[in-house]
Amino acid sequence: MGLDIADIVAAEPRELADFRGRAVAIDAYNALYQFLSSIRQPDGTQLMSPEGKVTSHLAGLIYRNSSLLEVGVRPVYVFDGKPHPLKSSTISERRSRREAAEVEWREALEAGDMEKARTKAQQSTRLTGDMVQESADLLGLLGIPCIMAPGEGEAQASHMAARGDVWAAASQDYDSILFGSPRLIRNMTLSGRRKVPRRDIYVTIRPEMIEAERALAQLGMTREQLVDLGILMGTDFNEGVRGIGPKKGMKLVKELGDAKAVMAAKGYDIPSIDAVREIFLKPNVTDAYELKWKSPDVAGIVAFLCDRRGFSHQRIEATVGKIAAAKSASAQKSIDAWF
DNA sequence: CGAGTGTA
DNA sequence: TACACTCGG
Repeated sequence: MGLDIADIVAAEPRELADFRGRAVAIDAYNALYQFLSSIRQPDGTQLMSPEGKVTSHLAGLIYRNSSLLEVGVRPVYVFDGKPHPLKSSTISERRSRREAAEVEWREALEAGDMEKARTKAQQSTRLTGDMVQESADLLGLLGIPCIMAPGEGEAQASHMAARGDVWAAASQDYDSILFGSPRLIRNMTLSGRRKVPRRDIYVTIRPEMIEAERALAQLGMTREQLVDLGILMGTDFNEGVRGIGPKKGMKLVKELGDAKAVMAAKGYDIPSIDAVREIFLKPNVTDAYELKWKSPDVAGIVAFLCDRRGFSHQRIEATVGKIAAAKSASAQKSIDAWF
């Protein structure tokens, strides 16, 4: 999923506190998928309310945003709008992979292979319209602004960062750099050790930042050339050339100047190249949004999460209490009058 | 994923 | 205090 250029761009390690006072546009679908896929029991079952509704995304959102607000980060969530027609084959491929994974999940469970069951369960992760709606509802109760993008959420988040309305875009995918965000934050979470699946080792996950200008200078490429590299490697909107990865693709684009020259020289054919270039370089975005953070609606959060979804009163009250405490602390320190 | 707890 | 591990819904 998304462009994988981790091997060729350097990401700088950061701590969450480095982003204190910054507004950050978070790719909502990316975050929700991450919660839905990873907040699971060892056999792969998601957290659920007594009525059987999945709650993993809500658990992820409340705890993640509590730590963001506590350190003074101002999150904005940007949801995907209408997918581009060129994305349809990616979308149907993802659906069939999810369906296959769901079958393999059941099989692994029957075989008693819990490791495999969990992995397959994670690959079967689905994000429903209902989950999106209640995520937006919870963010509203937290006083966090939500924006509906006309097209790709990542494009809209990048546009807001490019305009300076937010300081950075946050996503696990690198596409924000292609969409023109000056900064990309990955792993926007408190640093912590996590067990790597299948292996008996732990790694420390910490936030990292990619600065577009620095990354492009380091690569010796323009943004247009990076978009062309993405197109050669394959994006959500085109298939890419077999055998072209970040290393070989970068070498060719730099030698020959752009993807069309590479295609001509090597006899590659990517019919949609002009349309895909336009998706990244002239993205479908809007300026019609308002960023306004409000105090959390404590009673509303408790009513929703505890009374309607079975969350523990004790946990939720403690979590929301931390947000309120951080709010008054930041007001005292005059970091910013953003509530 | 992130909070909380047990252990040294 | 530091970190491994379990539980949450």
